[in-house]
Amino acid sequence: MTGHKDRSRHHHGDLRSALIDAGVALLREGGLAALTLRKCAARAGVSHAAPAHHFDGIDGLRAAIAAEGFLRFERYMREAIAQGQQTPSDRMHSMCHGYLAFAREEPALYDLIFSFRPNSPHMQQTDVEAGPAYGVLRETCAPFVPAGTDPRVIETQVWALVHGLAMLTLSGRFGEGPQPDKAVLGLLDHIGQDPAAG
Amino acid sequence: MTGHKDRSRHHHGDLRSALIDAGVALLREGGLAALTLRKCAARAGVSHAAPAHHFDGIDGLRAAIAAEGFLRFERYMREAIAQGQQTPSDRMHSMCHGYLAFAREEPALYDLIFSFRPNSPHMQQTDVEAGPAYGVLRETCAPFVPAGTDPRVIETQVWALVHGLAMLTLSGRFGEGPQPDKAVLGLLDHIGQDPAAG
DNA sequence: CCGAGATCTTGACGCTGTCAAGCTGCTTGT
DNA sequence: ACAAGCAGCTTGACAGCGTCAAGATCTCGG
Repeated sequence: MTGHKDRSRHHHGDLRSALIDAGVALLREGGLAALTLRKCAARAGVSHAAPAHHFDGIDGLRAAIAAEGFLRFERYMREAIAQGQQTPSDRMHSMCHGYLAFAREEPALYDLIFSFRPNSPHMQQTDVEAGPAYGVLRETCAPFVPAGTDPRVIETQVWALVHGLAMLTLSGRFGEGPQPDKAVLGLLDHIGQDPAAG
Repeated sequence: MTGHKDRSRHHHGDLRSALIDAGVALLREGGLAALTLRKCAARAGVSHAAPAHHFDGIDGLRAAIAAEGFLRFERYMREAIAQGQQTPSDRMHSMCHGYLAFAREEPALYDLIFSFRPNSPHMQQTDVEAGPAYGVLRETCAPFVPAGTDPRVIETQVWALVHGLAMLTLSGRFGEGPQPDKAVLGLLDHIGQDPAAG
């Protein structure tokens, strides 16, 4: 029985989740720079040093929030795919639109997810290829992989294109108006057509 | 005559450049987190508050270093293009390899350049489309823009693909071995072949 | 009922960015 | 030639940050 809601108690009950939620909220309100151990603690109603008992410092908290972000990221893409037609091409375009929707609606979380570098000791928690979001990519790309081609080549082409487009969109490249998603992603219709695999 | 080399003087002489150089060195040695106003000042041999008279706070320094990084970025791409064949397709692939070379050899500088968001008041200094590096992209893409298509669609396709590939490479996606640049960038051979412009 | 351990608090440390005030020495008008 | 003005830099202070050590408090097994 750990489900007591009484906040006047010494123990919080589910501080770890509360800290992650607070961190997500801070990210939304103030971007990457607003994500702070002390502010998360204050928002969760605990002392400034409490988070250290649940995460390995600020990098640990960031990794945990990124892991939560990856789950939401995957949800965006899966729901976008489910709502469209089920041909391989339609699924591919739906996935990309889910990808772009997440980047636009949760830009700070998106930033956090892709702000990790390989040498980070917390990288394992957010290891890209092991994450759930990567499974969506792999499944969606599978019908487009020519025989004898490394699937990672196709996956990388799709991922690179949509990730680059998301980044350019977030940088304000196209202003506030309608985005040229369709035109840019039209290149995906040529995927897997060339024996350029090396 | 401002070119006095005597560092025992009260005035530094060219502190602004010295601070930018110090910042680039700090980035190389310790990544984004190592770039600090006070460490730049110490490395340039001045007091901790001296940089404030040349840059508008830490964000101003970061923007100035990013501007310097853009110049080096452009140089990488122009030299790569110059060293290859001069057909439009060869120029395109050479530019991409120059792009990837910069991202791999100057990862921290590359991170800094693309860490800006549109609402930043210092974004003007690093405005993407106004920067010199964008001219290279525009020139190289021009031969591939079909009549009636917005050049930005083609430019965005190329940029997104190579930027996404660079990001995935830096994230350690392909390990330490040879990178699948050629296979991934093979998609560029299909650029501008479709009336998918919207 | 009581001790062990998990959970959280308190207090301190050094580092960071930023600001206000003052000092220094170049530059320029006369 | 000289003094005023001013740009460049220093000094000192402040709050916020991450982190650590030590202690208080709560929960739970025996």
